[in-house]
Amino acid sequence: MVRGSMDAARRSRRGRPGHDRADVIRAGVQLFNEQGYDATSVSDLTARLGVTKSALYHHVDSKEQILAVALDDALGALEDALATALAHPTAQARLSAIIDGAVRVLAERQPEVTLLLRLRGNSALELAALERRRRFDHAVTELVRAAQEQKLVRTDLDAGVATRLIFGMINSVVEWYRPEGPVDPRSLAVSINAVALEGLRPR
Amino acid sequence: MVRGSMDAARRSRRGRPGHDRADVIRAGVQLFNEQGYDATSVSDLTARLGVTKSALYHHVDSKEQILAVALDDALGALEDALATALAHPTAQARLSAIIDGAVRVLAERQPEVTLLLRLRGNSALELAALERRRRFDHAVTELVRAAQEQKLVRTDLDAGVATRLIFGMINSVVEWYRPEGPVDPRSLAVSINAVALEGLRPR
DNA sequence: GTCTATAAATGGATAGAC
DNA sequence: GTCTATCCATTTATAGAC
Repeated sequence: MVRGSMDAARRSRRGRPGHDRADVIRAGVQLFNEQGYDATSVSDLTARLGVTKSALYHHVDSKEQILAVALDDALGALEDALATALAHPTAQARLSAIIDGAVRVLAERQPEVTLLLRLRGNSALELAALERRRRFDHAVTELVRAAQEQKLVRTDLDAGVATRLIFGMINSVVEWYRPEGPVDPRSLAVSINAVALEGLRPR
Repeated sequence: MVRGSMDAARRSRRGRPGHDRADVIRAGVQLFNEQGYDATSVSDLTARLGVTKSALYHHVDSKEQILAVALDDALGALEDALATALAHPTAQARLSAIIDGAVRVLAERQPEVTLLLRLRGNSALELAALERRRRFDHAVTELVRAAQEQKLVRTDLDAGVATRLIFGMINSVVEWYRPEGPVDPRSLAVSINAVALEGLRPR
């Protein structure tokens, strides 16, 4: 077990929390999402964890490293979902699969993906992540374009615009979806696929 | 003319830029959108305007005041669009009108609305703006619910989820729409209305 | 309307002890 | 793995001259 490697006895010992790197990154990502990366100071993070700055810097090299780990996690998951979708035999199946896969990734890795979607490109790290995301977006646009050519998607719309609208809908999920809430990820994926392809009006 | 009140002769005078309050707010909003509010320092803003901090503080009370003016602008425009939509006679017309109106506001007041959509609630000001936005969202959800009751909108979906999905699509416009670009606001509103109600699949 | 100079606080990060 | 103490850059904002 690589993450959360501390055993139960150690974790429950009174007095010293005894955090590990995974704890720090988890708490950091959560706080970055609540307040925004730039609005979150290292002091905010140490206050939440109940440790000093020195303790925190024992586990991570920098505030930015926490962001880097989270972004790599999110991008890796999205790229995996794309690879899975591309393995399907038809354009129709590939399109449905990437919508489904993206919704699942957003629901399952919500904190990390949320950070990715809010990037502004304020550092070399952020710019590199945005470039990697752009490559993902382009690949999805090609899926939509292929579906259009087979008349599976309306052609009165630019493929780029169509993709942005679908993913606008999908990505908005990170802003309101709660894992403990009444909507489960599977039925959410079904709903989004239905609304994206068939619209809100009853057929 | 309330905004940009300086006359041409004054504005073109060499040496001193001679900014007014509207200039400062415009530049601030633009910079907040490029880098994020928290990532933008007052020095960043003075650098862009080519003035010192003291000159800037002559025009505005604080960095936060710039945000306050922009948020009030965005919320006011959205509330106006809602009032206009509510004046329509049928549930169908009201639903189409609010989608149309929201897209138009997003396109026409993109910078201000973008700031609104990215708020995290990090201050009393931000919390108040989020609360005002929440009231707008609730009113729109009621429009969708009414349309559902008349079977104008599919009923296999919660009204709240449906609203979030439509507005996820609409709101994503601020992330990619460019006024100078190939897509004009009117055709964008038509496209979004079509995709939201009828979906991507050709009928 | 803009400047220089500066205050007062907070930012990210480190040294070295336990 | 965590602590106290500290460094130094940067932050928002102000005083007072021109």
